[in-house]
Amino acid sequence: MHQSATIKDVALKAGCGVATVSRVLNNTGSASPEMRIRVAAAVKELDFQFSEVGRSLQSSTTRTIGFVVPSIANPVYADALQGAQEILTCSGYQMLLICTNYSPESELSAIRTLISKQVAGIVLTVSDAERSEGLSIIRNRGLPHCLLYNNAPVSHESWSVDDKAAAARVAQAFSENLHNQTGFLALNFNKSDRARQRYEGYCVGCKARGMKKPQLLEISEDFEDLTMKLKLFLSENPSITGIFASNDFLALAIVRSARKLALNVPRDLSIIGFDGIDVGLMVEPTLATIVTEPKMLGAGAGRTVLSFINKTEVPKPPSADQTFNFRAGGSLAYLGAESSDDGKITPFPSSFDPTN
Amino acid sequence: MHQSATIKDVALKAGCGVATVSRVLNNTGSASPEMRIRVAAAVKELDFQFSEVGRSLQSSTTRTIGFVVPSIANPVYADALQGAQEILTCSGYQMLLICTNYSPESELSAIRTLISKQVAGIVLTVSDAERSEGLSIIRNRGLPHCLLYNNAPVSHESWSVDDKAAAARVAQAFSENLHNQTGFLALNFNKSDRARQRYEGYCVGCKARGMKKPQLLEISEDFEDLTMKLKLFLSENPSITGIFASNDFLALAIVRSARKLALNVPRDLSIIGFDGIDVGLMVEPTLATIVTEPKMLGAGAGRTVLSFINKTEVPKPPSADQTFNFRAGGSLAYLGAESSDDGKITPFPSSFDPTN
DNA sequence: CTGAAAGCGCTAACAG
DNA sequence: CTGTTAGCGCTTTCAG
Repeated sequence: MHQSATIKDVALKAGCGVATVSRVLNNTGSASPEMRIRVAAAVKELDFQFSEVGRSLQSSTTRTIGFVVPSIANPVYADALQGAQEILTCSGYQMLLICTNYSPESELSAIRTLISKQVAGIVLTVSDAERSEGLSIIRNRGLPHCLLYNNAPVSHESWSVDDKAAAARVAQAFSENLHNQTGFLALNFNKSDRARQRYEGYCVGCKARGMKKPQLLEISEDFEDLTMKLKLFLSENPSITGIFASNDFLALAIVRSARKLALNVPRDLSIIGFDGIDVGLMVEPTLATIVTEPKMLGAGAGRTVLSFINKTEVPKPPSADQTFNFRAGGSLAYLGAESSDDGKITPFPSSFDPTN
Repeated sequence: MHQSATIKDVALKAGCGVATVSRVLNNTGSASPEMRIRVAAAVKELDFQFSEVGRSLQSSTTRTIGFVVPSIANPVYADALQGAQEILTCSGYQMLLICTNYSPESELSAIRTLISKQVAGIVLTVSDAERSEGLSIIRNRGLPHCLLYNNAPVSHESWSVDDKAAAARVAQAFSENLHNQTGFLALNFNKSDRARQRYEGYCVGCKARGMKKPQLLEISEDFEDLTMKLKLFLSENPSITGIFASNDFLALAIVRSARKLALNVPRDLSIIGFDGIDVGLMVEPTLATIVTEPKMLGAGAGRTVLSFINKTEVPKPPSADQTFNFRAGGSLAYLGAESSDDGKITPFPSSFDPTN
């Protein structure tokens, strides 16, 4: 129930000035062995610890890195944060975390809050990197920062998946399996430039391979009526044979919806996801998807910010084509075989299992 | 690239004292309308924001709540944090997050760090609530705090699953399906009192129902050789018909291992998990498990700490038997039918789907 | 209604 | 080698 001891208390108990205590404890400047002992004793007796607040005020910096992500319930961000966390901990930094819940408005206030708390740097995922007001504030202040899962505009560091290229790779996969007309499923399309970039890259990829322009199937906040939406969507676009979902959760959800509509995945409808979460390997059929490495990206973004702070060499993010991998899976069917077949033929071994 | 404006700058520009600026901006004490206007103008012009560090030093508190959890990659904690996050945000608090990576040693240093940063309160999951040194420090300081996923010793608030009762419920489920000899699978058994409590409750439950004492199958850090371990385990305990995994990830992993050993789940081996993560419903067969509500628990713990801080009424955690639910699933077989049967009979509708 | 000044815990000159 | 002191940004008496 007692208040924390301050440096003054220590000085008093050790019978010296506060400067001496500071010098001894920080190992800055010299002190007699005897003094050191007395200070150490006083510290032990009082269970003294520096107040980081006092320190921060004086040094006008904190050992805290701010993080702004849409949601921590999404394993992609959770894993990225875990990766960053490990890096920070090693360097003695802590993580101040704010979630925006995919609301662009709260982005700005989150950033303002972090700035007022004097974070030493910021790692952030924004809704629209091109015109994020928060991002310009950060840049104007010269605050060390790094984007995460945003393809960076000039003069911003970023650790991210090359969404366009990855989406084009999905188009390639569909094309190689002779799909011609496909759909693109997105949640909160307008609130995520990831989704928009994936759509854009996918359209380009489809065009390049002579496929039809993909139809957009957009759903809102909750998955509520996904099954109904899918039904409507397929009846409006009867020639669709596959759907590219902009993340694995959506992909799994759409698989379930397809089942409810008595559609066989992949025979009646092929699905490809994005992210590569582990679960995709546990479901049946396994999910064809783009595999990314959230933990590595989070760690990279963390290291980048730290390197800005410490003025050490800035780590290089992986080159664009190294940020993702296509993983084959049972949810993607090859349309070359006759439909009298069981429809489960895939051009890749669906038993492929990287975790083993 | 410019430094933040301070209250002094504002006072200077507004042509008044700093006290006036403080009074106007905080709406504490009176000020003439004209003064208010001048201050407002200066604030806008300078894009002024209070430094929380200065404020914290003076008020010796922060609008920050510290969180200590084992890992953020585990969706149980990620969801709990998401729940807490939403509560904090509403009240204008931020989350300072530290992960211990299941290392009891880093628990203490995490808590020390949070204290030195003057957090207003702490939500934490510790390795052993009965003898956590960090926890006693927190209590001695009278720091507002709440345990999460730890069954609380006296004089600590806690939002947690009643692990013992839930584990006993699992014993009941096995018993009702005529299983007699089962195993208990745990990861890092010695580092988690959750796992230990579940084991204890499970043993009690089994005994109460006349089942044999469950055998312990313990694995280390990585899942590496789970399949080998399982093989050995089953050959040493040939009469085992079911395994209770102390969390759903382990349950899914053990299902896969069983498959690799050419065992049919649930016919040759039934599995029950713990946590109730969504994925359990997406796999085939669906996972029988204990369903918990991580988000609710996290939000509750957050609300509890806030209520301590604000000296408002402390929210009551759900009563012990309300903290979990058993969910039937295809991974649990009824052993009453002849083995000539397909073995897929379950006493509960496995199509049960709470998300729908 | 307003401003000057003290002080929160700490570090860094600067004297001694 | 050591102590005194100013000052980081803010709030809060206390006078005026």
